[in-house]
Amino acid sequence: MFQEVRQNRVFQDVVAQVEEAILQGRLKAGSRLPAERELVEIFKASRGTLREALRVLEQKGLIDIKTGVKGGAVVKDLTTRQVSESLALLIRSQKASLRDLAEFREGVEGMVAGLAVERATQQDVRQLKSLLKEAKAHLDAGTERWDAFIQTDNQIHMALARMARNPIYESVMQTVYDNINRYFDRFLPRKEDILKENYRDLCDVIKAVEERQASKASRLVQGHVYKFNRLMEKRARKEKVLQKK
Amino acid sequence: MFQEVRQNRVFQDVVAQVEEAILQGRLKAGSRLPAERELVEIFKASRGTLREALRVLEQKGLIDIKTGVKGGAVVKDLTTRQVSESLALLIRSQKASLRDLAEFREGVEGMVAGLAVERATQQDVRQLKSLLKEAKAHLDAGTERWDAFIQTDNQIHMALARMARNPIYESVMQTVYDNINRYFDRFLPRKEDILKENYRDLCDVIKAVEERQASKASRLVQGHVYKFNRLMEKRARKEKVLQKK
DNA sequence: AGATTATAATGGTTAGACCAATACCATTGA
DNA sequence: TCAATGGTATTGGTCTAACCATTATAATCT
Repeated sequence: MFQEVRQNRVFQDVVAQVEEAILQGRLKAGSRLPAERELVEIFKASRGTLREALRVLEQKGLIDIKTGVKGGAVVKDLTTRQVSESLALLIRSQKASLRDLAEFREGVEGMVAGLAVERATQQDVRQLKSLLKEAKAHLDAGTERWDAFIQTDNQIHMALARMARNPIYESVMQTVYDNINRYFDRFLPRKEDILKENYRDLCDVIKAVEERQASKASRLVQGHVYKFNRLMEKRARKEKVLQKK
Repeated sequence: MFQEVRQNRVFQDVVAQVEEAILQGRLKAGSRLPAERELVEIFKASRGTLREALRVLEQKGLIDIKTGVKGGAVVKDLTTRQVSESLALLIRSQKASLRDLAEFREGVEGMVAGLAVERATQQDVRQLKSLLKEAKAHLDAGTERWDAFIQTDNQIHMALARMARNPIYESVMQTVYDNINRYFDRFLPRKEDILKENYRDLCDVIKAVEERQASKASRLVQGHVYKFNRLMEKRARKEKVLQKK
């Protein structure tokens, strides 16, 4: 029911005050905190203690710190990347496997696609088509632009996430991609027929979006993700990377 | 493509080394790090710098620090709660609304239920039934045990998440519940008919699990969550809590 | 004007001291 | 004998004061 009380450390009090100011909007993104030596006077704490507080705020992703003149702590815009670190820890500590991550991705992308269809504007659809065109150009340009193709593919997936108009889905998707890209690089076969199949899938998905067929889009994306997960898994198994623990 | 290099701060090097040791299992959960004054000698860094590193590790959820003799930094077991803080920031900074969170929950719980049906053991089903029984007891006991009922309800949802056998879903669900419970407390109507309806829904879901009807369970859970989200939203609107920004 | 150098502001680090909390042990007294 | 008390050593928490490293800007030189 209750939280253990342990607010007696000075630096925690500083963290709490700054955090509160940021979350309440009294400190806006982009604004600069006073220099450390000024904060010392403001908070009546030593510089060491102040710096411990700044470390925590930095780690929380609330501020960025730069050295030099005109440097200092700048309030960051709360982006999607904050969630990433913790998921990465789950995976790197082997509490979660590639298979777990892939399965999760399947579910989330399916939901995202459904929502995106319902909420995409005409401009969104235009953007998707433009990305698709870009992808095709990369694909046709041959081997050396395959990485660019894969990057565009990622952009399309993330664009769908944005069109779902839900920052949580967007944030979670970003997290998943941050963490799965490592595996993409290692295990995704770079073969022409596979990339072409990938491209065809994307065409189908975007067509479904354009025609506002939510459940179809959802199904297509889920299938698409499933297929590529299996591909990755097959290659991963060859290299004896751990699956389910 | 590449990460900006900025590994020049000493404390970051310390963090990296300790983190690596923990993730590789060289430092196991429960083991104690040397005292700060010993770490100073090991890393050849000043105590202040060392402490900044410890702050970061603490904030990452990798260690716990206690004062006093036999105190010090203890390596924590990597639990699911780490992801929570960052999502909480998203919500508290109003980048995400209750509606966003609720929608996300709908999707995730639907997926979780489907997976749980496929993977639940007989013992899992027994546990669900036992929890259901407990819930009924709370419900029949009258007003003063309604909070207990709601808690058991939560336990059932989290039990399903565990049965999905995917630590990422489990972790994400935990995060959602950590953050949505605040709203439960404020906006969930405490009326007998509503709680009874809640109970009936749970019965249906668990029946579907027992009968291995994955898509039915998924649909039921999604509908159940949707229904209660609408209830909460209605009450929240009354109190003029922000919806979509 | 353009290149170079000096300066000052700012974070990063160090060293050494003292305070605060706490586990453990020795003493004391019933 | 055993419980209560209080001392003591260990460990984190904080403070002070100084110096180093980086960098934007101003001053200087060619």
